[in-house]
Amino acid sequence: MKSSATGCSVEEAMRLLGGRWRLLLVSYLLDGPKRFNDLRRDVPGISQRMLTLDLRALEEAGLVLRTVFAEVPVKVEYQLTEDGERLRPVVEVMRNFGLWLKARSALLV
Amino acid sequence: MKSSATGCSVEEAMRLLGGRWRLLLVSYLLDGPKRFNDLRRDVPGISQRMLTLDLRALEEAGLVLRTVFAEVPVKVEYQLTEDGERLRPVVEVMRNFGLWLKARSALLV
DNA sequence: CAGTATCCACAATGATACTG
DNA sequence: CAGTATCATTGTGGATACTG
Repeated sequence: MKSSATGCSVEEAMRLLGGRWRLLLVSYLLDGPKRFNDLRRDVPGISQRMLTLDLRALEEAGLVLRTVFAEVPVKVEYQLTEDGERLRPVVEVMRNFGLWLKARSALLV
Repeated sequence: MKSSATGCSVEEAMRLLGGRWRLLLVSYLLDGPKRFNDLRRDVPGISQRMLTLDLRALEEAGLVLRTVFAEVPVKVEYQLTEDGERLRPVVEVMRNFGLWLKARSALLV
């Protein structure tokens, strides 16, 4: 995304979390540490490429910690940092709104 | 955006609100009805085109009401619907997270 | 005033194949 | 297992000009 024009905090937050998958990934990480392929299973439809890119972005933002275990085959774990835990209310409010959206559209069908 | 792959409510919500401007527009509409050019002023950097497109999307989702006043020159007001008011907690939690983000990055500079 | 229309740039995402 | 590399496609946003 482009850089922020207004400097508004809502805009800043959406720049970081606005993509299609990021908040969704975070929502699964709220349950605890996950491996790369765990997340692939949790989020069917995401490509390996996007999973990597978005995890890296969250890592760079200090919200996710990536741990590599020197085993064979290699094992990599992703977990929220203490900072990343701050996203819990964001995910919850977004989930609630999404649930309401779905419930509403179910009424219209 | 593509249609939802997981059907997850977080994903559904982000599909509707995920763009660069939508939640930002909603945050201004939380203050009360606004005219087209009011919103242009509130959100410097948005193009007329995107303002129109995003307002239409929010209108179609039933979150925003568009009212045209038959005056000369014509006056159009946008306001949140009762459903749109449900976004208040979403905006607030996102704003808080954005504020925290900015505060944190200020520490690092 | 509040838009449309047209054209364009680039960011985001995806598909597929390959690898330490 | 957990990625990279490459290429293609779509989506998002912008510039400019025009209009009822």
